[in-house]
Amino acid sequence: MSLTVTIADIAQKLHTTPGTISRALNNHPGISEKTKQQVLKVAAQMNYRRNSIASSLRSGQTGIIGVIIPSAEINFFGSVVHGIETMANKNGYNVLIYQSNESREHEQKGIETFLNARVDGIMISMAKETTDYKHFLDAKKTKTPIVFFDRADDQLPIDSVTINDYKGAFIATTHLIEQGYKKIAHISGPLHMPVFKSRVEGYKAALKKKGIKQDTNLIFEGDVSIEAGRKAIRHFLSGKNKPDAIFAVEDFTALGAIKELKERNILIPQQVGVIGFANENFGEHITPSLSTIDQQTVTMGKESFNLMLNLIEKKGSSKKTIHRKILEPVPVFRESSMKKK
Amino acid sequence: MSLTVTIADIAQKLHTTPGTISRALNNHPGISEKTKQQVLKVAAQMNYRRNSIASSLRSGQTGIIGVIIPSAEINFFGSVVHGIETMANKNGYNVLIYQSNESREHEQKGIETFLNARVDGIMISMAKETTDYKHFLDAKKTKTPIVFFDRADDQLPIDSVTINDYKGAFIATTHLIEQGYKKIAHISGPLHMPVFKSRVEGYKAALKKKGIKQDTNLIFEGDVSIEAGRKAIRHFLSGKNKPDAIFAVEDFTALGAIKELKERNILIPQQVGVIGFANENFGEHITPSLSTIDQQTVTMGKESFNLMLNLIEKKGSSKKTIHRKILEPVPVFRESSMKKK
DNA sequence: GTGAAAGCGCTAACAA
DNA sequence: TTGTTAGCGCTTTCAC
Repeated sequence: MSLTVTIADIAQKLHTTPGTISRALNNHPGISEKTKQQVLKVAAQMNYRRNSIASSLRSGQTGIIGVIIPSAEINFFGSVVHGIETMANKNGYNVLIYQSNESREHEQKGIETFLNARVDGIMISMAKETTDYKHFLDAKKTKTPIVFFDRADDQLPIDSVTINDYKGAFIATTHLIEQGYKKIAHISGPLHMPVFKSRVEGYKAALKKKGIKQDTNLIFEGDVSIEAGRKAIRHFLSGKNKPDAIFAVEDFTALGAIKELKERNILIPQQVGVIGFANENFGEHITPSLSTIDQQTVTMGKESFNLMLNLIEKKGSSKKTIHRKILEPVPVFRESSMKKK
Repeated sequence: MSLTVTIADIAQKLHTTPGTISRALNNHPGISEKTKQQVLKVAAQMNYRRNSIASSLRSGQTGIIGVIIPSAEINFFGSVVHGIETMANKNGYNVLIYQSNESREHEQKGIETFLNARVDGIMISMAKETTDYKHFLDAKKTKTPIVFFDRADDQLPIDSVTINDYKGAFIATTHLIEQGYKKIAHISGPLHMPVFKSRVEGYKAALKKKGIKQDTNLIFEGDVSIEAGRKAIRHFLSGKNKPDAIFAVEDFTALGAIKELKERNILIPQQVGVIGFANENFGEHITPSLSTIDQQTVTMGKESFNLMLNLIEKKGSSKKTIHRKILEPVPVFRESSMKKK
């Protein structure tokens, strides 16, 4: 006796054919209500479980959207995936997640896995390590719909949803200036990534607009980590021109900066103001609570899935417009940057 | 012209047959090095991509391990998955993640998705909402290997890796007592979950051992959240017997307690000591830093994958021993519970 | 409304 | 070492 029940087994039991069973199970038009109910009942009785592998092979569709994120340990991505899942489930898709662990190699492996599994679409947020885009372009050649979110690159001919990083950085920097800080430093991320590059530019633009001279010694390129924040502070404090405020490229970096400052008994926000980017969960729980820029994670997830759905529906058509949705950054000012009360 | 290249296409080009191509591509014994190299070359040239759906349908194996976690927004689970992935990749498996969002319904959906996709094994950490186990038992009937991690239940005839929650709670409570606290309260989780039940028991046992009378008013059943921690504090402070120390069932609950205490200007650890459980990332960054019990996440991931591998290899054999690996909790004492210096 | 039959792309048992 | 053939479980076109 075989372990798994197939539609053939059900057909046999009901003295009919696999075709009929398939139709009944899939709600096809042109099947009598009576047979349908009967099939459904027997299927349940026999503990039938559709083999979606066989089904996919035949139909060419899997109903699965593959999502590649750098790390499940960063709340930000978990939250975006949440948004994706909400929309996906509403539209009858299942979401599977693959972690790249910020490595270009794993990222490629994830893409291969998903392509080989013939998922209906792939959504990606780039790994930090990724500097060339061959694997993305190869994937695109398969005509599998692809959408980037958050960490994308306009150079790629691929749809994306990001937030306006330039504007977010501009807002953050302007806020620090308006709080009365004079010497604003920036701890950046790897500048080969467009996300982080836009943030430096927003920072510079804000300084310029407010007539503050830019000092290249006040820009430190880190790797987006707690340790990078610490290193940057040590670097700044050893220089001649010491900053009185820090705009960090994201919250973990800001956290590192805060820790290093606290260990040196430098008061935040009285002596040095700090603002981050991303609105990670921990920000509101640390002391002082962290000012930051919120990236509308759930909206980002939903919007990017919408783009995906469009691509899936338009698949095969010759429309080639690239869609780039850009969300507005939302400032979240907390204690760490509030010099004025 | 078809979009996807199949082994038949390669065979045609090389004037040979699909069988040969398959053998070459899969490193089968008994194929000449020459043809193999040739096939590999042409396959690359033609941009061939194995259809793992077809391959799985035929071979009955997918090379995929499905992992169901309550939430990707809790670092703890991300970290365990990390451990799982490390071992899985080493053994040629790919890991896909499904979030249950703490809902029994989603959990079941995840299991169905994975079963229908015919994954080679499923690893689960139970959702908070789950109170009946029918979906687990149904899954087990399919003979698909299943392993639980962290949130498991000994009542289930299914392999698991957990930590010794009883002992962890015992250590935490004893630590508070030894720090000089006299009235130790416990904020528990939903008591239908064995994990949390064991922790209450460990708490009670520690009190008993130290000759401290247990007060049921000092046990508050929460739902494992920041808000639960806050509620518990409000509850305790409104009672007659006010605690001078809190053992929280996990770190988010402890965080809620700390926030509520701080808002009332109650000093931690001087007036009230606090210890959590899980060693979430944020714990070392808050003020005061949070004492907690580490659950050896990465080891947990690795060990649970090892159990999975055993099950996969023994599949079909009649061995029916249930393996339950229990890891040792590791105390991490930080500021929040250190009354004595 | 249902049956018959072909085939999705691959693997594996059996021949040669 | 390679070719031949059957079939994994399902969907779908074409008959009736």
